[in-house]
Amino acid sequence: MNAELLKGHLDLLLLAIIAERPAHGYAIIACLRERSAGAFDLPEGTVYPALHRLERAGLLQSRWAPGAGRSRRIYEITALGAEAMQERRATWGAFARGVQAVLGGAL
Amino acid sequence: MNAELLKGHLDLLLLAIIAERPAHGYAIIACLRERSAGAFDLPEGTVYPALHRLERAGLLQSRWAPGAGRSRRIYEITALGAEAMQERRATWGAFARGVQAVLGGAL
DNA sequence: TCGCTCTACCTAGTATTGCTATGTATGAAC
DNA sequence: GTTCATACATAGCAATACTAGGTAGAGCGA
Repeated sequence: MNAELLKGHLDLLLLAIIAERPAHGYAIIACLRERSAGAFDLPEGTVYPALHRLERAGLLQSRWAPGAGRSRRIYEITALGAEAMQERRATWGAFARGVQAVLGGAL
Repeated sequence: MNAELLKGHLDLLLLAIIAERPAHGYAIIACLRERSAGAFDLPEGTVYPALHRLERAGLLQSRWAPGAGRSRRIYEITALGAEAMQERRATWGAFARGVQAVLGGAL
């Protein structure tokens, strides 16, 4: 999967996963890989900065939790984040319909 | 429509439109706006550089044609471009399915 | 014990790419 | 003769995903 394709859409994916259930970064990466059947196999350098960005924006909040090995940072969605996710879902729908409309016309 | 969403997907849209029928930049912009029902109302500073990039990459070729007013630069797709378009269509499909799979799991 | 692997986190720097702003040019309309 | 629509172009900006590298704990096999 090309690098640029994801731009602007990553936030929605992260918000959607975390909205369903609070999770830590590594688990989110695994979840994305599994759900997309390998299509989204994102490097850590992509996901961690994005999570930090979303937290700074107030869409997520995090807490540290001790784990079996190293401590984990658990992210959960905020009220603001839930709102933003709904907006981004709608935007994704409009975007995908737009692309289909352009491609469909070119069949 | 947010700026970043389009990243990486613009090439496919341009290739698809030009593959259907050779066209000049301004007409492509109008076509995108119409087909997407206003969702893709792209500024010229987005489209022209993208067309130049695609031509440099050998996916498009252009010729100047005199028009009613100012001369137009007509782009058409190359064999390489047609191949690239098929690939990018498939990639778009995989991407869209991937997003749906992630979002669907979070319903 | 040493190295390897898996989990788990982090960040500096890079590259790509779409957008803003601005400029040029033609012709029609008012 | 100014404005508008058509039509092209580019320099600089901003956003963001990725590369590459680092830290750290725990288990496993030679």
